[in-house]
Amino acid sequence: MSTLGFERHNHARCIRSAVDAADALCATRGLRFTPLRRRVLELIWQCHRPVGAYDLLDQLKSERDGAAPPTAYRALDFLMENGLIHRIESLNAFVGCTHPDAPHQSQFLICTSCHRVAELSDPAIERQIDTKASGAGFQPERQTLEVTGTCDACAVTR
Amino acid sequence: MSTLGFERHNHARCIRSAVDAADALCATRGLRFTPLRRRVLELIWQCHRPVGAYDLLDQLKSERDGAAPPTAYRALDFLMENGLIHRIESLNAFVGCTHPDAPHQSQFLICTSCHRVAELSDPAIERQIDTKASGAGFQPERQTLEVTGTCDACAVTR
DNA sequence: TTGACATAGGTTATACTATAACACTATATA
DNA sequence: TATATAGTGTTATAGTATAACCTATGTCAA
Ligand SMILES: [Zn+2]
Ligand SMILES: [Zn+2]
Ligand SMILES: [Zn+2]
Ligand SMILES: [Zn+2]
Repeated sequence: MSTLGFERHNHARCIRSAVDAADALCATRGLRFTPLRRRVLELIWQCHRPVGAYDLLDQLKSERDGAAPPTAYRALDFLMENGLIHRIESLNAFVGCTHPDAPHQSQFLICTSCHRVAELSDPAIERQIDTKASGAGFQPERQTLEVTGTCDACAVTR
Repeated sequence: MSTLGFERHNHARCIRSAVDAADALCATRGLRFTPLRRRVLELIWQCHRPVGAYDLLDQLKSERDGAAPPTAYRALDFLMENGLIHRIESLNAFVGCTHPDAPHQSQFLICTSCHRVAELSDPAIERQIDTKASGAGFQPERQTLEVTGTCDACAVTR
């Protein structure tokens, strides 16, 4: 079995289901899932690697006139605020959320060899961190957990 | 009791003990704790808030001629490589390590109100994350855990 | 229907963060 | 002292993010 589980998967379906889920979610919440926001989400889902804002912007520039940094960042802000993507802090890059329906903290395994990223979402870890913080008199709001290392596919190849 | 424990503490002693510890550590490991590196560590310890590289650089510029970004970044790199400071990824800023002797992962509570930061270093959390990652076939190397929220001092004040 | 308001996006400029590359100096050690 | 290595000076540039102001579009009440 593979960590990140990217071998042999139908990635076109991957993208489509992410966008469909976003569509449904925005409809439910009364959010405007505009063509730009939809397109940015699609671009982020092109692969399971984090995408930099300026990589994204290069794509956008080739598709629409006058795309500039705010074009990308505003869409990214919208997608993040609504839990459709996550920001990988240690990489200054963005990745699609695999389960935007349920609220959860940011937990990632990041392979330093192939640069692919897997989202964890382990509620037990989330709770333990929360408990620890509260026990220290701190009111936790947001958790960011990023683990770098080697995914099993890359470990085998070595 | 206060989360971050910053009320009524002798901060001058705080700085001195951090620098002394670094001195000892470098001596033990045969590292060159140069005047620049020492000064940068002192500047980072001026407060318990993360310090940006360019804030640091502004200080350095006022103290030595020709200080430029590499002046700051090289010292920061040295201090990070040797566990004397940590980088707070979500803030692009740096903070002194409270126990550079023992190897450990990066775990922080970050108050969004007063911007002070407390280092956790909870081995149980470290282990749980490690176990989870390994269980997924991933070989973890580095963990970054950043929890934002409100420290108790700020919670009271509200 | 229309006007007032709010949201989204266009456009230009700028701020903030980090590294590349090469020259020169200090230190270690043989 | 000769040699190698590590540290720093210096200049330039790359990469990331936001401010500010304007225009277009959608929403909704009068
Ligand atoms: Zn997610
Ligand atoms: Zn990999
Ligand atoms: Zn530490
Ligand atoms: Zn606080």
